Amino acid sequence: MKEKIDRKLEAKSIKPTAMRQLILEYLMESRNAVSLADLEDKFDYADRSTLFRTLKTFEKHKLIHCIEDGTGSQKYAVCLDACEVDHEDFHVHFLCEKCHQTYCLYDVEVPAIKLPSGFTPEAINLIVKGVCHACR
Amino acid sequence: MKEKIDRKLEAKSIKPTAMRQLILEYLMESRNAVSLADLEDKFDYADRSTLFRTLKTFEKHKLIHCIEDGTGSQKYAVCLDACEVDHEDFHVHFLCEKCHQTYCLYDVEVPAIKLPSGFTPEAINLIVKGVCHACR
DNA sequence: CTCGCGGTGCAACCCGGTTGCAAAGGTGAC
DNA sequence: GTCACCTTTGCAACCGGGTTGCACCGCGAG
Repeated sequence: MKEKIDRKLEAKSIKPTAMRQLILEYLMESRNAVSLADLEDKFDYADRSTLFRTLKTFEKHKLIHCIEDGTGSQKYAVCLDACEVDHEDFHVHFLCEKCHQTYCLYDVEVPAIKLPSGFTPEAINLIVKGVCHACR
Repeated sequence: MKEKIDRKLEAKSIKPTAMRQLILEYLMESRNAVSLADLEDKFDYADRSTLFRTLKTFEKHKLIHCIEDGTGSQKYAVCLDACEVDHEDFHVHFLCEKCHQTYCLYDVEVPAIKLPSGFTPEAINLIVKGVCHACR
């Protein structure tokens, strides 16, 4: 596990500090998207700005992607290994309205949308809200 | 115009105060979704909380609907007259990344999404980002 | 050993959203 | 008319998430 984490960091040319290893481990273990508040909760001894900047570093190096699920707080999830090339996360996200967890549904593709003329699409953000398997 | 505004307010049982008339007029005139900051900008003599509460009142009475376009700030647009019954705004929204305007594409319907088992959908939020006709 | 640089912690700030409370204004009862 | 009452409005403050400036620390290069 440790080696896997270091390998991932190294692959994206991120210096593997202790904090970064811990945060990446947590991100990889959690099956849902993680918010800054989640990290603060988990790593209460670490500073918020450190966690924040770590996330930003990971994001810049395309190790994780940011999800805007409409709750106002941004969440992050590790990118699939396959998504090295085109980073765009063209998958659907699911927000559970009970537990407020955000899931990456990697298998669900975003359908093509036909826009009125004049609108040039560049990205699509599709969030399905409802109840997840754990909450029903 | 004035009568139209009063009629709309009355139809939703909202007492027509001067502020509300002005705000509704502005909402109806603007072809894009409006943020609280937009209102503050336009009505600089009015208090932020008044604008905020007016929006909330309109929203509660289903005169306008709220749009989470992923920018973190919520925007509002008047509902179509037809949307009296089921208030859900099942249309696509377009966010221009240049002028940061949010458009309601009432004609573009949200396609059905097939979810993995266990996920029960209740609402769908679909935002297309790109460049609008005015910015190209 | 010393210098320099990147990472971390601390503190403060910003901004959008939200709320408590008091003043103002309109409306109905008398 | 006037008083009481309720709603709307304005003011101020708060909150939470995101963000930044700056100082400190540790480590590797020279």
